[in-house]
Order: sequence, then C-alpha cells, then structure tokens
Amino acid sequence: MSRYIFHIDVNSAYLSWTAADRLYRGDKLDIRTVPCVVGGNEKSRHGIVLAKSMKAKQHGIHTGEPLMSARQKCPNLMVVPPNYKLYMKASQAMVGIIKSYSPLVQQFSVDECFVDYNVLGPSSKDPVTIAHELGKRIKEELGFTVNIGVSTCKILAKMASDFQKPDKVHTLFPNEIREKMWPLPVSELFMVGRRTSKKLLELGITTIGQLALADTQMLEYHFKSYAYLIQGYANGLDDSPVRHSNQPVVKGMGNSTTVKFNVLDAATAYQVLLSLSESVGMRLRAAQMCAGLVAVSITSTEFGHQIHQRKLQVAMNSTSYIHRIARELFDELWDRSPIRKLGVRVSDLHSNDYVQLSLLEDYNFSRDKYIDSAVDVIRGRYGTNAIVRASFLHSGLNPVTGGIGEDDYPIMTSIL
DNA sequence: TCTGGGGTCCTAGGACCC
DNA sequence: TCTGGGGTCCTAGGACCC
Repeated sequence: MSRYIFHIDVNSAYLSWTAADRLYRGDKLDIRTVPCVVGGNEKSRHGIVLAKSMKAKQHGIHTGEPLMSARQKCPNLMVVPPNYKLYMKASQAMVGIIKSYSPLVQQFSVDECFVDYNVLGPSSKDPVTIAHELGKRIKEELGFTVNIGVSTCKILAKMASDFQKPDKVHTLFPNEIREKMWPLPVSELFMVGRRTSKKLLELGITTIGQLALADTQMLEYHFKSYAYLIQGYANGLDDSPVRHSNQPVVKGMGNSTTVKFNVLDAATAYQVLLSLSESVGMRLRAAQMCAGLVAVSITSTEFGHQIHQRKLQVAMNSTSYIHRIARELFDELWDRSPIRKLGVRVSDLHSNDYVQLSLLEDYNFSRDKYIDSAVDVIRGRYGTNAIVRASFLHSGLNPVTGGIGEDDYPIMTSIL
C-alpha cells in the first residue's frame, strides 16, 4: 500500500466561483476571460482586490492591492463584489466531491484541501491519474478549475499545486525536489514571507535550493527555531499528518471591522465593540465554548496597530460581559487618535460544560445566559438582524459585525 | 474613497514563586 | 550591598498563512 498526499487549490477561487455562478445564471461573459477582480466596497473603505483573473494578473494587479491602484494599472478593469455565501456553497460542494475519493480530507482554507490518498493494490490507478480524474470532475460538475499537487507529504504537495496554473496536476516527489523546487525564488517557499525573504536575501540566499543547503547554525543564529522549519521545508521534510477537519481544534475566535468613517469618540467605539462582541459571543456559544481571555485591537488611521488583552478570572461566553471587558480594555488602550478599525478576539477557550462561576465575581452571568440563548434562538430562526440592540437603531452601524461586515454574511470560519 | 478579515505560532520581558 | 537559577503565568508584538 502506498500513501500519497494531494493538495487541491482552487484557481483564483473567489473570481472563479463568481464566474461559474454568473454563467450558471445566464450571463454571457465569462469574467475569467477578461481583466477582472473581485473587490470590496470602496465606499465603506473595503476597497481592495480579493481575487484577480489571469488577465488582470497580466496587468500586474496583485491580491490585497487597493482597487484604485488596480484601476490605474488597468483602466478598463471590471470589478465584481464578493459573495461569501456562494463561496461557502462552492467550497462545500468541492469537498463533497473530494471526499468521494478519500475519507481523509483536511480543509486548509475555504479553497484548499489536503487529501491523504491510499493506493490499495496493484489494480488501483496511479495517483496522477486519480488527480486528473478528480480535477476533471470538479471542473465538469462545478464549473471551476483547480490545481492539484501530488506528493508524499503536505509541504511538497502544496508547493506542487502552486506550479503552473490553471487546471493542472503537478507532482513533486522527493526525487524531483532538486529539479523542480530548488531553482525557485526562496520567497515562494511556504512560510517564507516578506520579512524572512528579505533577511535571506541579505544573507545571499535567493533560491530555495540555497536555503536547503545553507549552513544550519548560521541560519539558527539569524532565525532561531524558525530556521529548522524553513530549511526543513526547503528539503521537503514534513511529517505532519492530514488531519480530519470535522473537529478542528479552535484556539480563539475574533472579529474585526474597518468602520465606514473614522471613529473619534469612545461612545461610537463602544458601539462598534458591541457589534463585534455580539458576533464573537454568538460564535462562542454556537461552539459551546467559553473564553478565558479577551483582547481588543485598534488600528489607527495611520495604520498603527495596537492590541490589549486581559485574562479573565472566569471563563464565560456572555455577549454583555465580552463587551464590558472590551470597553475596559479599549479605555486602557486608546490614545484618542482617530480609529480606522476595531477588533474583538477571545481565546483560552474551554468547553462550556465545566464553567464555574466565581463567587468573587459580582457579575450576573445567569441573567446573560438566558438573554443570550433567547437571542441566539431568534437569530437562528429568523436571521441575524431579526433582533438587535436598540442602541444600534439610527446609528449607521451594523448591529452584528462578523466576516466582512456587510449585512448578512455568514461567519466564514465557523464553517471551516 | 489607497491599503479587508480571520486565523496560528513564536519570542521577549516582567512579575512572581520557590 | 556584586545581586542564583529554576519555573510559570501574563502581556505585547511580530511573523506567517489563507
């Protein structure tokens, strides 16, 4: 029995999914064939490129770039809005097909999966044939293309899926590392980002091969334990298993939002923190968890980023209590400079079976428990905005802010 | 109307304890 | 009154990923 790992990556996921959906709805234009990007709403200061077509890429447009800058590179650029519900559906449909090939599938993100594929006997098809078959099924049944990397471990499969695109199957077996991976720029290695590749370049390391062969002690001097990780990856060393993602180990959950306008006063900030606390609290309770730590983050209009956190005496999942702590943290953190973005995050998560209410706490958690669960039930039945706090009426703010912060997006990560 | 949102992991330094 | 040396917990900040 031989074991193979596949990495499946949707080509320009958001754009491809939007394209397939438009064609399905009778649109004549395939937006994949023209310079086009999926972009956020500039009016609410969410104007960045979330995904691009190959034609847009040819104009030098990058993901994450401001739409304004993308338009300068390509004046006739087409911009379409994101549709997260669609992405969830497309993602789930794809995973459904993949699971018909192997039960062991790890969803790595909304558009990426690792698959542990066992070839059981000599009569079985070889993994490359299977990968082509899988890619073809996704394309024919769902209308979008994927790249599939085939290897014997996750890092190599992932690197392979990043080779030429779109709609391709690539192998990167250990004996192909030298030829296929080592000549690549070191910045293309997984976990070598902007800062690390800059440091590596300063050390004269420009390719993955040079990193693979570099002196380990020298690397350790500059990168500490990170040296072993990236040099291991450069040599194709990775024994991490494909994990079932049906029971992901959640470490924390948070929501943040860029507010439509600059926040200049604490009262408005409190409102935004409440809308964020609402979604964080709902997610916590949906996961049947309690959190022992709350953090608040502030991004200034100058993009300075600050975060302040506090460990709690009692783990809890009450929206009101999260908000109360968030307000206190905000007061301690804020220097009164104009705010662009606010975030609330909880971590130190525990299953809520064992929550013990501290006698020292003067806070009435049982009251919150009834309110929260009643609100959760109503929202589950009639939608998130079926019940909102009165303070949000006429505020111009979303009463519940999660995901991308538009009206009724599902909260993406709760599904992964 | 230039620059989103949601994650994980690691390190450094201070407080505190024995 | 030349100041050890473990250890844990906590917070801040930075790096990376999608």
